[in-house]
Amino acid sequence: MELASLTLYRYTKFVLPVVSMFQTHYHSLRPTTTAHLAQTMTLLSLTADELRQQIDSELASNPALELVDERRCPSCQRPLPPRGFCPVCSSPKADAPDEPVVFLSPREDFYPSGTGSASAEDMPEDNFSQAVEDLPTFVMRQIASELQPEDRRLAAYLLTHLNEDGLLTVSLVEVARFLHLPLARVQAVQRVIQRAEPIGVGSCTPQEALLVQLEVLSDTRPVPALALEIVRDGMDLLSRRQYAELGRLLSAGQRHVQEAVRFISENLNPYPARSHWGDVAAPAPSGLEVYHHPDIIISHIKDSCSDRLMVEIIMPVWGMLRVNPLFRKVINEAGEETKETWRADMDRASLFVKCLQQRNNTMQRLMQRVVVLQRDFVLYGEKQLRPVTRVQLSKELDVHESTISRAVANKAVQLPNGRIVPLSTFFDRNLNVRTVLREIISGEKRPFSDNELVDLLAQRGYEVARRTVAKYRSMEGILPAHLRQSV
DNA sequence: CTATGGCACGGATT
DNA sequence: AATCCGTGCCATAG
Repeated sequence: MELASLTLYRYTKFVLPVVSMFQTHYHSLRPTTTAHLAQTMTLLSLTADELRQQIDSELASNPALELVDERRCPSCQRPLPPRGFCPVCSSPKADAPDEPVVFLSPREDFYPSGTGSASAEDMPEDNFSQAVEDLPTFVMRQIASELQPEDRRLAAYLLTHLNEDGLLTVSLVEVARFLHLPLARVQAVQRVIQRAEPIGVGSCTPQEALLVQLEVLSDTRPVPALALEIVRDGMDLLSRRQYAELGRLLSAGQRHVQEAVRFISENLNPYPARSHWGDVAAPAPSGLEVYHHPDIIISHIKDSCSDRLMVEIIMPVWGMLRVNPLFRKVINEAGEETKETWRADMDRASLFVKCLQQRNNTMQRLMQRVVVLQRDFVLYGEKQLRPVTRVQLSKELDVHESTISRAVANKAVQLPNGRIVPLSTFFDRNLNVRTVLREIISGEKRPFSDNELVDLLAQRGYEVARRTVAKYRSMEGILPAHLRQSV
């Protein structure tokens, strides 16, 4: 299957460490407490994607481990609904109206499952997977019906070569040559892809993505003609925010340029796959700061007028893992030889289950506390972020600080507004100051120098040095005052 | 002379 | 122990 190559790519990334870890584990037959601790730590630091790999290899390599198609509430043992939380244990507690409901949410569609039926049609049609399925699948599902069957292969090929921003990593010419198809056909399919949500996905460059978005947008509402010209002819000036230059190039007045730029940054997105829009000048350090799948989803409880939050910790499997009870029975009937290895398998299985539970427990407690502390941030945005350190939290939860660090690292959270941010954002000590800084600058009448910005920030209660303002500015990709135009 | 970025130091965080 | 962060000092550009 075409999508399998994407999967394969991800697998290769983790296969090595996983394998070597198992070998070390195999030799320490007796699971001491340190082994327990070590594996819990390892599991804790894994993202949902990686956890899936880990579980898959455990299941494959250990016959004593079994995945049952049934879920029970860990605290009251009642059966759980296929998706969702325990209605008894997790229901709103009267004494804590602000506390979120935290629970594990299973996901079977994380990857196209083993046998590889990855076609878009048999993805389950529910709202949950809408929000969390990966980008290629999401796009494929929209366009499958518009394409000739023989073009779907081509589309799938293109979709597996998107980067984190939703742009193509291969040139159309290469694709045509590789698949032995006429270039025109590749272009036609690309055109279909670009028109799917997120609009502009599958373009080769940010510029192309913007052009497509402009075109689509112009069907439904008027688009400033100047915006089109800016994107088409003045892209590099635009990304450097050299608006004066732009005006000269297109012989247009400053006012019109401002207007068009404003339109562009409000309505277009040069990186279609990014969940946040605007901010044309973001230098896009092409890092790992953009995630496809969140590991945690925070949302409002649906159909509820209360403002309680729901926190889902993604478990990339259905059902639950346990030691196969049959295995226990048969073990005594086995010969001396096999008995030994089976015993080892069983120990490993129960250790794994225990570690997994502990991991999930820690994640739940962590998120519970974090969402309470950063409730305003979750609901009202970055300005409301409170400076919280991991150390502080580790004391509250009574775990070692490194536990928190591992749990926080490399995880992505989807906020109620749809944005996906790293979990470490919740521990960002100066994001709120940077947000205020951004606000001041975007609302400025005349470019403020860094020194003036120091005063303005101080007025709002943020005491920082001049040098620090400069740092924040560059972090936000904002040019120095003399290169900035008033907006 | 002013505004800003590079470098490096010390303290906090991980 | 390693890394991150805020800051001061200094060189450079305009």
